[in-house]
Amino acid sequence: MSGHGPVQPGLGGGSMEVVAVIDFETTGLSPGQGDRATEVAAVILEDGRIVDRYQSLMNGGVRIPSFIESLTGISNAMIRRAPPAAEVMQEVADFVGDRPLVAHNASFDCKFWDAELARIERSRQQEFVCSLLLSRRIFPLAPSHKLGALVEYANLPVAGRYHRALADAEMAASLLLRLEDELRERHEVNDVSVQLLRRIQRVPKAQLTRCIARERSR
DNA sequence: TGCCAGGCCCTCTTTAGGGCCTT
Repeated sequence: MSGHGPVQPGLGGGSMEVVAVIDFETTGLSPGQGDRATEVAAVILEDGRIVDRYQSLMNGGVRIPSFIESLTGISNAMIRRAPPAAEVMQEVADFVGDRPLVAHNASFDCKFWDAELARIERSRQQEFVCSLLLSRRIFPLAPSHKLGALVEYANLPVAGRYHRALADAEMAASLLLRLEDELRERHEVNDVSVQLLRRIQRVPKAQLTRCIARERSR
């Protein structure tokens, strides 16, 4: 299945430049070990709202291990009927365009994004923002920084079944909006830009307050 | 035969080890 859905009300209170929040389901953890994407989703965040969405299963011709079938609910039979991975990656890359990308544990999604794009002889132009790294800094007291645990901790809506691409992308989008709200309210940062988020996710935890203070004095 | 990711982050650290997080 692929397609664009209706506009939904957002959760955030402010605005940032437009970003695309993405999520992959895959056959395993490493494209370098032969793992392939089985599903991808992207949602466009604009003015604190999800304004567009893309989701598709994708057939990379690799068998899904049974424990991952159980984890995601995506079966080998579903993938056999899915469009080719190359076709889906062309669509999703066109869908997100050159917008900055956001993912929960972005190092994982970035690996698969780059590997699947390389197979269709395309390359990523934009940077990733990582909601996991941001959460570790902005919600240091959360008992866990798994996406599901953060959704519960921040009292965010559960968008659907965990470990399905669109639900996870929507929940990561909600989480990003909540993190932006925290920066505005708790640290009195008026302009939460992608550039600021990338600085925060890289700064050592102990220097977060100093980093934000510098940002506010700009 | 046996093994198989990798970046981040903390601490009993930095000449290292191990947990977290993604599927």
